[in-house]
Amino acid sequence: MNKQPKYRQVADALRREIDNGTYPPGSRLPSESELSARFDASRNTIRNGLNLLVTQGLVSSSQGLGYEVTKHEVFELNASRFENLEFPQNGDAYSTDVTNAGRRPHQTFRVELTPAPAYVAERLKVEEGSRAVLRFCHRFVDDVPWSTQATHYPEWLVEQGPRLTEPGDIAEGTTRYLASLGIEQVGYFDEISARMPTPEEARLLEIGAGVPVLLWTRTGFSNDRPIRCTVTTFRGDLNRMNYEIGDLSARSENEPQ
Amino acid sequence: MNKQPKYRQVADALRREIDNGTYPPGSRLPSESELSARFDASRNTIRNGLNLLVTQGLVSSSQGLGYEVTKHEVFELNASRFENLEFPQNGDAYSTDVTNAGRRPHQTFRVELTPAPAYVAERLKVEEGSRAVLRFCHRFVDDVPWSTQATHYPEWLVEQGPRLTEPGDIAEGTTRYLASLGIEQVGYFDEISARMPTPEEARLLEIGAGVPVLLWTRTGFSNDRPIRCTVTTFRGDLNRMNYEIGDLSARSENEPQ
DNA sequence: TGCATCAGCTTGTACCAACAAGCTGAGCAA
DNA sequence: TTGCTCAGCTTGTTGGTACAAGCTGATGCA
Repeated sequence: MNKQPKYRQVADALRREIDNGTYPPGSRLPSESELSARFDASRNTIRNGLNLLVTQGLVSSSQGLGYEVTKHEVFELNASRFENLEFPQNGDAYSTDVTNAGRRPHQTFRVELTPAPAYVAERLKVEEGSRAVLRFCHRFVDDVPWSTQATHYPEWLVEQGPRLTEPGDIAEGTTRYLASLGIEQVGYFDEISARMPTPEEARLLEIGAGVPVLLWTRTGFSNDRPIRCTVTTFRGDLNRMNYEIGDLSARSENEPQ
Repeated sequence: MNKQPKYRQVADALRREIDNGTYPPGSRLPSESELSARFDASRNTIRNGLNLLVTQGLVSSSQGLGYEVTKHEVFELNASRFENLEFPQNGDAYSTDVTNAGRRPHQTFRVELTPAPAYVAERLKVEEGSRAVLRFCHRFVDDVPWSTQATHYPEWLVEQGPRLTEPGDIAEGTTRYLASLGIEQVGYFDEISARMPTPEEARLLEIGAGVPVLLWTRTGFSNDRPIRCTVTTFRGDLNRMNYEIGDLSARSENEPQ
């Protein structure tokens, strides 16, 4: 009958109770010692079971406090609207979206000249290790880390648009700035994948165990070649990316709210 | 100096050695007892460290065999090309893509009439729990589970397209079938998110610890209302979704291969 | 030769013990 | 009242032990 190992039974029982509302999001689970008594198992076995739930992102633990059922509030990102001249990118769409949602945006910004990593060089069609401008952005919503965004521009582009290396923000947006120089972004290629965060990503995004990152790579093209490559990392549990394709007039009709 | 707990030092050291090629993808790590000797730590501590790497998706373990460095082979999905009348969906694009990649596609298929889940009902603009046709697809590549796809059609649509409830495949594709009835899909709305798999998903996709799922929801619209909602789950480590937006003629120029 | 068995490796499960470290509220002191 | 300390809760870390269970290659029998 009871072929499942005990720590798995513990995890399954707790998961059911989380699902059926016995422990709603934000509430605390019983302590390890209480669970130990309830399931007649050692503390180690209980910890094994709880650890399963943690790595699945259902609960989080903190020393001294206990285990808490996680609650997410998903943030919507409209990826197909981001980039055109009406709505230039580079923080504008982000700040607007966040403010409209009644949240407070905040970002730190950094510019450097670095060798292009292989992944980026491939997409920009330049030599691996050749120089590129990196504009790096670390974004927060209500002071919670939200995403990191690293945009690389190939070196040949800098000769035409020297302001790309300026340390500050480009007020009108980089897309619009480049367009004013006759370099227009006429299309882009998006790649989306998911994986567990590297320690570096976990640090920047303050991600605990059991939360994957969404990786979004956007390569922008002018008429004749790639002009930038943006790699954005999001907390997977707090973000959802949206694409609108074709005629969606039926979607907004009678939309509640 | 050495503030990091020992099990973390073990994980970090092994991660570095994986990154720098000491243990390339597919190779085996030393056994727990060997590592125990090397790091002068108990087996429990070593297991704690290894468990970190497992939940981060860097290595996988199996009883009797040991720990193996994972290797992924990413599969590209062109999401913006999937759905139009030239390339109808429902397995066609999947089979074509997989065959073109020199792999062997295989899928199981199921049709049922069920109450629409809340998530789907919201998108189809029907009452939660009202009946809907579910066409469910479990897809494999070279006999490895690849994705599950659940498409819901609202009940009112079935009255116009009764073949939707047929248990078998619809040869010409559902999109084309519906178009032949005058119900044309003129646009769609995509939502993409990532999270850790539920036990059910882990079972269907044979996902081990440390691998997230990519969730792809596509809602298709006719001129006046939503006509279907497709939820696809992928192994996050084996798939990458692509979107092409705008003019990308520059992308394919001089493309190798 | 061919096949079954088993020793000896591996990880998995389960228990015990002890102390470190973080948090909270009670209670005392200024 | 305000602020500090500390007892007593929580989880985190590390050590130990024992046996179960899966895999592989060597051994030896038919």
